[in-house]
Amino acid sequence: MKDASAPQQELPKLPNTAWAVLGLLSFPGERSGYDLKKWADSSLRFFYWSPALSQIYTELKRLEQLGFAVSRIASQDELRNKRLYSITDAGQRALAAWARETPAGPPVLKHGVALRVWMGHLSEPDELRKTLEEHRDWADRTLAEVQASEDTAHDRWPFPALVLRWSERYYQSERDLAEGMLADLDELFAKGDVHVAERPGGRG
Amino acid sequence: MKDASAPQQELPKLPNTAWAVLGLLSFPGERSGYDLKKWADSSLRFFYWSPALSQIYTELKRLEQLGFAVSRIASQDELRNKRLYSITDAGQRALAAWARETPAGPPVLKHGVALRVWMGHLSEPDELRKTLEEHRDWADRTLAEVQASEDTAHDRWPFPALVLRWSERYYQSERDLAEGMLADLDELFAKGDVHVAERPGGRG
DNA sequence: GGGAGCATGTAACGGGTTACATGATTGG
DNA sequence: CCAATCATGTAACCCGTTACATGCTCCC
Repeated sequence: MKDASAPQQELPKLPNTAWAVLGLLSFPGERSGYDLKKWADSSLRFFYWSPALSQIYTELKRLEQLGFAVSRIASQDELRNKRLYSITDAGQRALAAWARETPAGPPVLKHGVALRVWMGHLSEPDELRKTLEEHRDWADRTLAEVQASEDTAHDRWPFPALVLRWSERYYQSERDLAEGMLADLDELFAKGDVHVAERPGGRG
Repeated sequence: MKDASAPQQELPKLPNTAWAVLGLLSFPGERSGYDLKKWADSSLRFFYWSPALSQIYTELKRLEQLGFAVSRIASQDELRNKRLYSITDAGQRALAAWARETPAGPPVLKHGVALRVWMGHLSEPDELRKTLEEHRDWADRTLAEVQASEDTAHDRWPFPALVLRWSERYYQSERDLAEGMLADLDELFAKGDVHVAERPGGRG
């Protein structure tokens, strides 16, 4: 016989993006795909990433097919149809089950700048320093963007606000780390014992 | 007429992985695909990521076809063929040109733990705390792995060593950030004003 | 007039993963 | 004897991107 107290079973295997999109929808209100993209750009992208618009639309459709979301058309005219999505109870339950049952796993980092320094023997010292300085400046700018984001309306929900605070510290740290690497680089160059394997174009 | 002082033009559009693999090869010595995987696991993975073995083999073949690498078979017997790769001059030049001409771009971060906290309203406080504590412990373990890696032979090249030092600080920071988020979470819960949108299974 | 923002969608492509296939050697 | 490590490779699959297609409204 079936046990009524153990109902939730169907956790379809979906890409993380699908759950992230459903997560955006899990906050009160109706949103269009376009809205979600803007929100992702001003929030998710700082610690996760912002999916392409085309993928958001794709996921939204899939979510609706699964019964995790519903949409209605809110259009003044027929040509310009704006579709607003909202989460369903089933969607809310599935998302909660996913959060409960799927371990978050370690963060994925692809740090192109670090990779460049790792292969530092391929670049000229000045080039390397420039790359790092630009990265430090990028971290500064991103930090400013995070702070700007904290002032916007939808990021005042307690948990998103908390993660934005975390992001602030993260980019501050990213900046400091860049400075640290810069200092280490200078030290390395000062010692003069760096073997530049193959200077591009240079023969001797 | 052709200008002999501007020879390097053919920078084929390759995925970053290809350049990363070529980068591994740009250090003196011959290596098998298997060797490269081990090295990536103990080094690259801390700040970039470690491609699957199958992909390393694929890239290695592509690199050889392009003339950026050469291989020779070093086998005792016929069944067990071990193929050792090394970089060519053309490969060295192409890699240097790539490093010179392709901007590194911002780092890519996909922080699943932060995403979970962002959707904190879907989880019970204890679950959330547990996720964060595990993440902090993971950062500790990874830090220890970085330190262990610093003792191994191939990571004594100056630039790789420098990046490992950077990684050390990075994971130290990751740990601190986790602690900070934990503290913020506790504060949030203490205030008691957290609206848990839909507690799984809970109706009231 | 034109560019930016709003708004939705399809199609092609490929990067990278997991699963599978194979088999030797070494050490507990 | 079995697990782990060494060692290479193919095939299926799909996630996610870019490019493309369309057309509105608002503002300079």
